[in-house]
Amino acid sequence: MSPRRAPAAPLAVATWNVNSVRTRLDHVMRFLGEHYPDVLCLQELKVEAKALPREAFERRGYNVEAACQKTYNGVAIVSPYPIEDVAVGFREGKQDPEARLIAATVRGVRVVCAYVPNGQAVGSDKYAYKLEWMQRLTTDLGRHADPKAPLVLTGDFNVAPEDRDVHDPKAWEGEVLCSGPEREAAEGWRAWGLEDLFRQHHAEGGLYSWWDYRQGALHKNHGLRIDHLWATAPLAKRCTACDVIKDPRTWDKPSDHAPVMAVFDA
DNA sequence: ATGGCCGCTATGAGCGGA
Repeated sequence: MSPRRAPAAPLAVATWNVNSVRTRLDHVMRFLGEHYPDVLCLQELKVEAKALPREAFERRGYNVEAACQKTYNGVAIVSPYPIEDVAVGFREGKQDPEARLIAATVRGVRVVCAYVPNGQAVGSDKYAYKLEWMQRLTTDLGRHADPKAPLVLTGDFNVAPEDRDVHDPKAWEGEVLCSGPEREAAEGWRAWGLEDLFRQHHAEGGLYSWWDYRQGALHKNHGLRIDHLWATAPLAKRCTACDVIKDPRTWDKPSDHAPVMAVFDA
C-alpha cells in the first residue's frame, strides 16, 4: 500500500491590539468565528492573570497562553492547536517589568508576539525605554533564534516603518512612532532576517492598522500602519496573503486597532 | 492654541495610549 496523507492545511496567523480583552471579548470571539485564524496574537489585554477570560476561549476550543499585568499591557497567543515551548519576556538581562512579549511554537512555526512600548514622546523616559526594548529584542533574536528557521515576529510594533505607512508624513515627521531611531531599530530586525509580509503583497500607501478614536479619523482614513507580521525568509516564502481586516474597526465600541492576518502555505 | 476619545482604576480625576 502506497503511503498517503491528507494535504497539509495552510496556516493563518493574525495579530490584534484589542485595547482591553474584557471590553473587546465579543469582538474577539466574532473575529475568530469569521476569520478562523490558526494563531491569534493579542496585545493590550489590560487584565491581570486571574481575571483573564480564559474560559471564553476554551469553550470554543482554543488554547490560550498569556503574559498578564494589571491595568496595562498584556499579550497572548490563542490557537486551536497545541501552543508549545512558551517563553515570556526577554531571554537575557534584567526582567522586563512590563508584560509585552510572549513566544511559542505552533505547528512548527515560532510565533513571537510583541507589544512594543509606545514611547509617548521623543526624548522622554518612555521613549528611551522603547528604544532599549527594541534593541533587546534584536539581541534576543540574534542569540536565540535562527533566520533560516520559520519564525514570525508579530504584534503592535508602535512604529510606522516608512512614510507610506502614515496618512500625513509631514505632520508625523520626527514624532514618536515615526522618528528615525525607532525606524532604525525596526530596520535592525529586518537586517537580522525578517521581512514585512504586508509589503510583499501591497506597495501602496493609505493602508493602515490604527486610527485615532478622535475627530472621525477612521472615516477620513487618517491612520498609521503600526501592527505587523514580519517573517524569516523560509516562512515569508510561504506567505500567500497579508491583509488588514478593517471591518472590526467599524463594529460597535471598537479597539482603535484593526487585526492584520497573514496566510502561509503548508 | 488646545483638546477632541477610550479603558482603566478599591469611582474619580489622572494616567497611558498613539
